[in-house]
Amino acid sequence: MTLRNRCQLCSVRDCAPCSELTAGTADELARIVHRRRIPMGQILYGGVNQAKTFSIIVEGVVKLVNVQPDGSNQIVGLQFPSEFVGRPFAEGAPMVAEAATDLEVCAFSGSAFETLMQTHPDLERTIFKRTLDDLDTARQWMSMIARKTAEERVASLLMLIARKFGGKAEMAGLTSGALEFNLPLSRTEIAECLGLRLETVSRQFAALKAEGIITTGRRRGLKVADLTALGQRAQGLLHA
Amino acid sequence: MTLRNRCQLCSVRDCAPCSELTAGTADELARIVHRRRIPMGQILYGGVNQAKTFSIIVEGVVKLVNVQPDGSNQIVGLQFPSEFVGRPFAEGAPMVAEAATDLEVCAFSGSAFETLMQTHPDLERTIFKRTLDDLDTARQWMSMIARKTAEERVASLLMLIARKFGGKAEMAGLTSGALEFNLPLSRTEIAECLGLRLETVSRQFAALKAEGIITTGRRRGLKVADLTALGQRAQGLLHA
DNA sequence: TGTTTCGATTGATTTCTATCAATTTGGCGG
DNA sequence: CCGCCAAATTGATAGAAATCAATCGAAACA
Repeated sequence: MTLRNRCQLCSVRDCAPCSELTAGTADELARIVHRRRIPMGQILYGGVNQAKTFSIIVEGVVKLVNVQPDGSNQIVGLQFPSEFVGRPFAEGAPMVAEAATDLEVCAFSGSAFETLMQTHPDLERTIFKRTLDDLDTARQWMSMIARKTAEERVASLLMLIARKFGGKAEMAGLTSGALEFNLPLSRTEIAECLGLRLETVSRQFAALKAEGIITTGRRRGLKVADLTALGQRAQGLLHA
Repeated sequence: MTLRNRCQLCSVRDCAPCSELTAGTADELARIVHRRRIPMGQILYGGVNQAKTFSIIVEGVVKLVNVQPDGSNQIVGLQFPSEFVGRPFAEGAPMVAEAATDLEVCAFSGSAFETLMQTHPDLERTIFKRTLDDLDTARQWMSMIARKTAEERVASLLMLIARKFGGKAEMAGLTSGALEFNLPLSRTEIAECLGLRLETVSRQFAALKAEGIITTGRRRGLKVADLTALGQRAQGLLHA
């Protein structure tokens, strides 16, 4: 029986943790994992008296939200399938992780997972590496928000989502062809990601539609007709 | 002989690593540490064919710079005395760490330090926790840049620097009194931190001076006359 | 099928910051 | 001491996005 079959984490294609973990650690993880379905809007961690939990996303998108004193929300990160959600060693987390869509996750109780990290250095190392990647990502986002125009920001986010959600084959080259998918975020959430107002986001969508680069379907449907052009508008791709 | 005396890291007041490390690990660290003086402008890591090194800052400030394709720079982080500078497990780091002032650091060769992390889980745990803190910090900065006005951003950065550099006693309460120090950054660098142009930063300084909240001395001198008012302009303090 | 509602779109206008363009200031070397 | 150079300041203007204000459209419901 392969690692893939023993560990529930590995139901996700390209599930990084398992490939880096020893068989023993994967066994231990499988013992404490709980597969969960989580509805859109539910808080995964943060907020008030929330029990600490860690998750690996199997399906869906999680948004990390920073609630400002004035009541406005800033989305400071998005987590996609196979990614880790949680804040180890935190007394009170400054951010809130919320299901942006309905989710399917592998969930671990905070205490069990942290104990396992203590005793299994390979697990801690894996989460550490992911945290370093998240840090790089956060800093690139910061650069984008600080320096890019509204058009470049919207195009950048659409490219990012297209890479995560778009058809697998079409995206291999990442530079051409068309593809279609559903946006995991509302206009308001997109604005909260990019440091823009929703009206501005809407206008940028309109501009991209007018240029024939995208078409919006009903609900949250989006078709990218010209991936190359969208990439050019983005002025550089985001790492995650 | 106390830990404080054995480990060169601990010459910095409140040096977190040592207080969290076992005596054995601190010994090992002391064995591979090199105290260094580094002139302003020198690259600590990143850039082209740079040997990987890790450092703990004893004196001075390090800026983490993201060089954009268009040539502009975005400063995505500042590191102050006692903080860790380095990017473990990176093939090629996307950021460049540069001495914003003349520095005094405890330096470790990349290979020696990473080996030590492998064999001493308490060291890895310590650096992991710092990375998580850096991630929280980066995300708060992102929120600030995305949502605050130019005045709020400048005031926020000045408050942050004041907390790090200002007189120790005066800052205890953090809310009142006056204090004086030298800015570790030029106007251009402040602009690069905040996602603004240097002219805008200069105008915000002028406005704060006109209101009697600050006075600028010669060179990079700054005197904060009304810390309370500066804090109000900042609309919420930055965590780091 | 009509109505309600929430999200999205579009329009008009204002505000803030970037941009372009001189000056001014302070530090440094001759 | 003077002049040069880099950094900082100040001014005038343009431009991008925010803001204010309707309107539209699709899904949900009676």
